Amino acid sequence: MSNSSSKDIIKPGLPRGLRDLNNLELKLLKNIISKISKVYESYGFEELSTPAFEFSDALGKFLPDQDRPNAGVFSFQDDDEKWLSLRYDLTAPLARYVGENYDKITKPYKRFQVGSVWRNEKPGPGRFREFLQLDADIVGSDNYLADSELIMLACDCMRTLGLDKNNYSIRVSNRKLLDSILELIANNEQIDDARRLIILRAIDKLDRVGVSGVERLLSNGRKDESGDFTKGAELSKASISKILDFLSIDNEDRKKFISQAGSIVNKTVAGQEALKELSEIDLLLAKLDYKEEVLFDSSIVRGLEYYTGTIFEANLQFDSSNDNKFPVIGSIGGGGRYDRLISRFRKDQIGATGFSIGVSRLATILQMAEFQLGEPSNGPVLILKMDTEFDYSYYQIAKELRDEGILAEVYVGSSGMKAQMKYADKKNSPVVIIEGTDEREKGIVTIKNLIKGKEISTSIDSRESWIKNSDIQFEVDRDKLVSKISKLLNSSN
RNA sequence: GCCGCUGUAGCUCAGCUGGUUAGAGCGCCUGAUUGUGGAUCAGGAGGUCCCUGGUUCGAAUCCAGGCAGUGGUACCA
Repeated sequence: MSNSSSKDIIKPGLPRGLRDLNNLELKLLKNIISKISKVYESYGFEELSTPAFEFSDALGKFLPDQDRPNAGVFSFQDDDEKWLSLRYDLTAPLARYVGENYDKITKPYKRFQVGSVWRNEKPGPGRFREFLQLDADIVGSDNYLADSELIMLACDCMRTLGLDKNNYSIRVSNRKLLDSILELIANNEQIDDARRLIILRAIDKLDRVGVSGVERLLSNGRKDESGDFTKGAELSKASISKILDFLSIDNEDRKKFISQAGSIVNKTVAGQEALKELSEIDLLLAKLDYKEEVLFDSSIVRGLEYYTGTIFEANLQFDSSNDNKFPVIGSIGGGGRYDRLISRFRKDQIGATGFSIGVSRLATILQMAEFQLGEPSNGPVLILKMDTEFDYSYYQIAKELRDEGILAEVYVGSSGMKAQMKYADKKNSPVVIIEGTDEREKGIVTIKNLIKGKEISTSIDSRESWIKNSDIQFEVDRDKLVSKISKLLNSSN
């Protein structure tokens, strides 16, 4: 508690992309997590928790960027010099867990997990270096049911948050469709890994840069609005038009999508498989009332490295009536089939498919859209501290209220009554209880209804009439206090 | 990583063709109201003008370099 000279004072602050979460923000996150977890559980997913960091080689490295091999993941060395990394998603730890416990697990294994993950990247709007993910994965099923189930699950998660079909969409594609297109192009020109990445990334950017932007990325390159230049794939005109044809497939209607895509990719085995899988999903979903919110979309690419079949992502859209400065934020969740990931730990191939919701990003978007997830809750009832010799009496009141399940606190500061009222106001207390000398002599307490007071405050001009308003402030016998308060709180809800 | 913009009070920002004591609104604190949240009125606290160096008699203001934030882009397992 000594006074330090100004040189000793540390400037408080956090590294970029990290943040504190206050009571309100945590409430929102917890609310989202509990609602979605319930949906996951209702589908028979079992919860798993794994550590925040593991051996780097177990987490694997799927970062294709050769220029900066250390970017992306936070890593450090153990005392035996083994490299450890903070997890960057929940799927890699799952693969390790399954590889380690394969014989004990009931297959197909349906697991859900919630936890923070860390990525060492430049943060942006809705994008942090520490954020929450909420994953559901199915390991040990290689048929379309598992993929379809995750798509239905994604829809149900959006529905349970109160979002409707106009607010969200699930866009589905299949890695084999893209493989097929690349195969078709490879007839005309050499497609190596580097070129393949550039092409896939260009396709992925359709919604951001538009058709002409994709065209530029496939040919010479594109300059963005800040003047920065991205090198293109330098494909031939014929190849580019083939890709653009593929991207112009009708994605408003799943049946149309399948027939139009068929005419492009039918000549390849991969294409035929993709169409079969998409058709199966379509048939099942259509029968179960998952219709216009689930779309097939040829521009969906997802992560570049490990997906092998069905891929999908969840997007939110809100009327931008409240503004024009709504920054572009990517999808709030996504997933797909990754049949090869677990084979890093085992010799046999195990089918797996998963879905991940970016809870932090979802919460950010809901906040920006001013979307309400249920009623805002009240703070605790405040018992004012009037006379020190009766402190015990205030705690008796608090205890009686808590025993009834009512949130209650005694003011623990040293300020006067006015400051205490302000405190109650700021903590969103519904009610204040005053037991001063006057009240105690009469065996009563004064109750002040802050919610009602707030409603009336705009229309009232004199301080006197505000305080004396009997709706806002009234007396009640001390022994009827608890029942009165609980009646008051129930009626205000 | 690349390109742009910004950095002045707790917050939002004004001031910037260099000139003495750096401002506003909101918020915060105190009082009018000795026991009452709002409104009103009157007071008050709060600043290394991001940092370092340069130009100058003189820099919040001009220049250079850093750092931080932000937007776009790249990457995003």
